[in-house]
Amino acid sequence: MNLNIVAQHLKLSESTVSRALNDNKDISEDTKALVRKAASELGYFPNPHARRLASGKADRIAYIMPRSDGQFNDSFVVELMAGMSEALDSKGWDLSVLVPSSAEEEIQMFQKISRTHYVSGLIISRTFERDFRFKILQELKIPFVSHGRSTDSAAAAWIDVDNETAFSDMAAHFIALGHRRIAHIGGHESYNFSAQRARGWRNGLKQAGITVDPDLHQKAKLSYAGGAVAMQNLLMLANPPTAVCCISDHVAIGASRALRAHGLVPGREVSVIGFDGLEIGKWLEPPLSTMKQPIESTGQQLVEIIINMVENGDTPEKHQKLYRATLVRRGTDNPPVSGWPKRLSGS
Amino acid sequence: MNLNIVAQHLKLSESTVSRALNDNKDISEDTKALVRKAASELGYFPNPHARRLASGKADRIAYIMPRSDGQFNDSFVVELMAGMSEALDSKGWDLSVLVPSSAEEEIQMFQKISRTHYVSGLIISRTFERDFRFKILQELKIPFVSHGRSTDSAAAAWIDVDNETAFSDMAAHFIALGHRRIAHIGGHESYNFSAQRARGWRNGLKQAGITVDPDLHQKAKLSYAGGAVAMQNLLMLANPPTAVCCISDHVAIGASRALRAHGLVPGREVSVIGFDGLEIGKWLEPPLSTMKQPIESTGQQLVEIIINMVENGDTPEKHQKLYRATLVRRGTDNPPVSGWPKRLSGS
DNA sequence: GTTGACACCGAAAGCGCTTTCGTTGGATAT
DNA sequence: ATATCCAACGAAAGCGCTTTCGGTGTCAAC
Repeated sequence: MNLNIVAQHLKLSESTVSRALNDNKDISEDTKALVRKAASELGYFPNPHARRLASGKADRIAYIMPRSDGQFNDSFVVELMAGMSEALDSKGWDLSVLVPSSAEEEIQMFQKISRTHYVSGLIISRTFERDFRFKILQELKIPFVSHGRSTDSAAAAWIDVDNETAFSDMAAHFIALGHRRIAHIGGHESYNFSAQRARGWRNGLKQAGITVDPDLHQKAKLSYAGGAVAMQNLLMLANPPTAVCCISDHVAIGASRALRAHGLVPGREVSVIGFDGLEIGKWLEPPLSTMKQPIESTGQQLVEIIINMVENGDTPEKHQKLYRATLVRRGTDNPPVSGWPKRLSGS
Repeated sequence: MNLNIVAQHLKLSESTVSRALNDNKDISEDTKALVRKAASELGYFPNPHARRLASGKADRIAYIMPRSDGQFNDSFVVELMAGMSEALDSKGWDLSVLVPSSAEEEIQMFQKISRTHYVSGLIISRTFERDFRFKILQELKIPFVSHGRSTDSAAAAWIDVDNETAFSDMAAHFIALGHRRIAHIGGHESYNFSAQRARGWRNGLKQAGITVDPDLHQKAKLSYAGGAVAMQNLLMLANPPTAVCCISDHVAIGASRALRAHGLVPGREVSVIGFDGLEIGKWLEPPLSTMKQPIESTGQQLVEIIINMVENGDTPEKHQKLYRATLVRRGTDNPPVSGWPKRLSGS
């Protein structure tokens, strides 16, 4: 079942049938209708490999999926991909996933893509503060959009949350509740979002005239365990915090567990706010307060951007979008209580 | 940069170069080495579309990704895909993801694949008790492997956990601890694993001579909220359970929250065991007991199976593998306490 | 010397599309 | 009447590979 058969069946040339199915303007509406009818009756689907070989277009985007290292929020990835797939389907494109196991392998993948043109565009995520990929992809002239910025992303297309504002908002919220000793559990600042969130927290304090105590800035692994360790460190301080801005909900959950281990309750002696707006937070005891970023449509937007760049030649700079995260108050952000902090170290 | 260029550069024919790169036995080792060297120096990658068009092989497998509806365990999916990708990369194959938004769309995808051969094999998951997909894929002669069984999977390839044994083990464990009123929060039994787990629970009770009380079998949505509602129902019973076998960790977490809402503590008045072995369970208060299924290598195994079927013509029946889940005792499985159950309804 | 077997390589025909270029016929302008 | 233009379609040349078929040269066997 190929073009030739359909053409013979209609007593038309392959060219005409091809054009009719591609909605070419050289074909009259009448024959277009005829062709489409015949094609669907015969159950004809064009062979994508032939089509791609002939046209030189790939009609495929690839998503560089971050390795599942327990460091990150995985449900986020699934939601993202579902959104992408949906948007791509409607265009007849398809989605490949690439899971590089190292930076070298990732670069090799890029080179292969650049040479073979077997994908038309790329979506990357988990950007680093200084991210070599931006330069490489630009040099290789591969159209791409990034979920997250970088210092090198000025000339690139990206979608991102305003991490800095989110965390200065978070700090301001704690201050408004009456807190003064406000800690931050962040991640390694090679990740760009990590650096941004730390900066936001710092600025939030400064704007209220609070000098930032470097002891209150913990750099943790972005996992439950990392959060627990960091909170443990904070509690061992001579003067522990009364509130903690956590870089992620996962970290906040680990931190909460460390509080419990000391007989403290999240949101009572020590207030905690996470980041991501994970569903699980609602079901904890007490429910976890968090900053929610709108991710529902992010996947769709990413593919729409990349398609526009590929098909219409949009410049990357045209597509830079910053989202604002919103505070979701649940149970772990409250005013400070009396009788705390008391010295725990040595206990 | 294509075969022709490489051939000219080496003063060889395209045929020879092609064969050399494909490790064909008609080519001497000397020239193979020469060709490979030249290819890598020139930075040559074969055009996959041309290759696939000419050979008729797709060298690609597609994974039908379940829609992210909050019903299921998403981190599982990511881990699965990472495993798949790794195993595929080593073979030079690639991975497409398909996210059908309805059963009709899924069937259309199958038909398109069958017609165009643009993927060589399929991986499906989330099987239903009676799963129409098995018959369709067999009729369309699409090689596929399923993550999960079905009543229709006798002649298919699959990997699955032994759900039935897992849940009879779970029930037996509760019985050994001294429990007699043991409930089950399951899911809709159109899902095969759901039916199997309910059956396992029932058998576990029967084997100990306990008659199963239909009131103790709750059918919930597979979400936090579903678990909470189901537990609420159980607590309203005239004679509530002292232990609950939950179909998933998510459901168990929701159920735990419902207990808290009544001032009860999971693992004290009412013991709870979940299923999946989710990392988050460790960080709850108290840590959630669960049955862990080995998923680390499942993704890799799935692709190895499908590749064997595609390349070596293995029969599907040859690849059917049942895993056993293992109990992970954390904090929510304990002997029954005195003073419970007491009547809550009306409170 | 002839035959066969074998190792190694080349010519050429596709795979199923897209796309350039050309052709046809009819409508319109001159 | 001729020239011009446009709408609608066909012929044919690729896209970059794989693979069939055949050809050459060498070596052992009879």
